[in-house]
Amino acid sequence: MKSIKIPKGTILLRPNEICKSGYKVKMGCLKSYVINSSGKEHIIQFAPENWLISDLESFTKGTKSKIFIDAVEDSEVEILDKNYFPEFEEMEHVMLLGLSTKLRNNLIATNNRLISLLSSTSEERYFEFTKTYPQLVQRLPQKLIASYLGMTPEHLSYIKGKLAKKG
Amino acid sequence: MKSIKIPKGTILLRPNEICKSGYKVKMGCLKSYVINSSGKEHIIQFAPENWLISDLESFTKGTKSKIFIDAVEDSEVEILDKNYFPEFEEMEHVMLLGLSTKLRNNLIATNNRLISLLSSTSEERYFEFTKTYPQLVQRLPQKLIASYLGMTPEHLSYIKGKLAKKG
DNA sequence: CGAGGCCTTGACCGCGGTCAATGCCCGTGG
DNA sequence: CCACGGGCATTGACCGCGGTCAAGGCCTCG
Repeated sequence: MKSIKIPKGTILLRPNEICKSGYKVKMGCLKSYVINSSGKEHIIQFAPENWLISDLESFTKGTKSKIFIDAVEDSEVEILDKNYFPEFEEMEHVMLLGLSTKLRNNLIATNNRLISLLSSTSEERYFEFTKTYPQLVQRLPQKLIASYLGMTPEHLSYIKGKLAKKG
Repeated sequence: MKSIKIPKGTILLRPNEICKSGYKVKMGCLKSYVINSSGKEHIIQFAPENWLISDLESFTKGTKSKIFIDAVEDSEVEILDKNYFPEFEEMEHVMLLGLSTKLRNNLIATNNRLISLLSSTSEERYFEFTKTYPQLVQRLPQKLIASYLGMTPEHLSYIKGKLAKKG
């Protein structure tokens, strides 16, 4: 598996392309996001060190991607090329076992995020985020965190002001 | 695996319980949902015929559940008891293969719903829902669909009125 | 029949978005 | 070493999507 170094801002996947690889982050940070009908960016996932990022749907079904993947920071990533990556059916048992566990954990996490979006206020969501990913709060610009949480940077700034007063 | 018949409204799982089984719906329809800090119900998933429903996090980790599962209609469900259900590590290869595929598809679907919640308007979300699950639109009360889509029944009613005029 | 649940409609409200101005930080070049 | 410029955070005024609340009609089922 080969590694590449990419500067901040490099785009690895665009909408309408077929996703042919996954990316394992060795250093730096990537993100995936969509741009909606009014031109706004909405972040789906962050991938700091040791995280895997891809467009699972496009990768598995061979359909056109709807998302972007790019580098939030100068990064080094390992490329998991589809051509060298076995299908589920041809995998060794141990590998399949590892993958299943990853899928399951990812599904649990995604479900929790969904629940949070459905049922929590913007303030609760930000608070949960700071508890769950304190490192990322330090590391990422506020505007990206706001996008991930489904709110505007202005509103996140307002929330932080409010929380600071409380304690 | 044993089957049970349950009347509409029967609750199969409550918050703070440990989830010890999955439910495969043979007839009828179940739903899972949370109740948030202001007492509002938010639907996570519908499970009509042949769908599986559970609290994956509580089931796998043995932690306390945060969700409800109950019957939307009189239903017949097959109970997949944890005691008789092998861990990933002990599964036969074919079974693990099937499960991995289910997890993957579920993850893709959940991701798409997340994207929709983040980046689409309420009107777009309702429109997508009618395209993706036309049967459920017929079958379920509007208030449940509204809850699933992250809006109030009143607002969904308003949207339907608007769409009816357009065409 | 009567009661309760669901859908609809409309008036009002508020959370969070939009837009614009300001200031800060930092990287780049003279 | 400082001047400039661009991106990000903050603040505040205003706006609008969607929520809240209440009333009325309709259907279903006891």
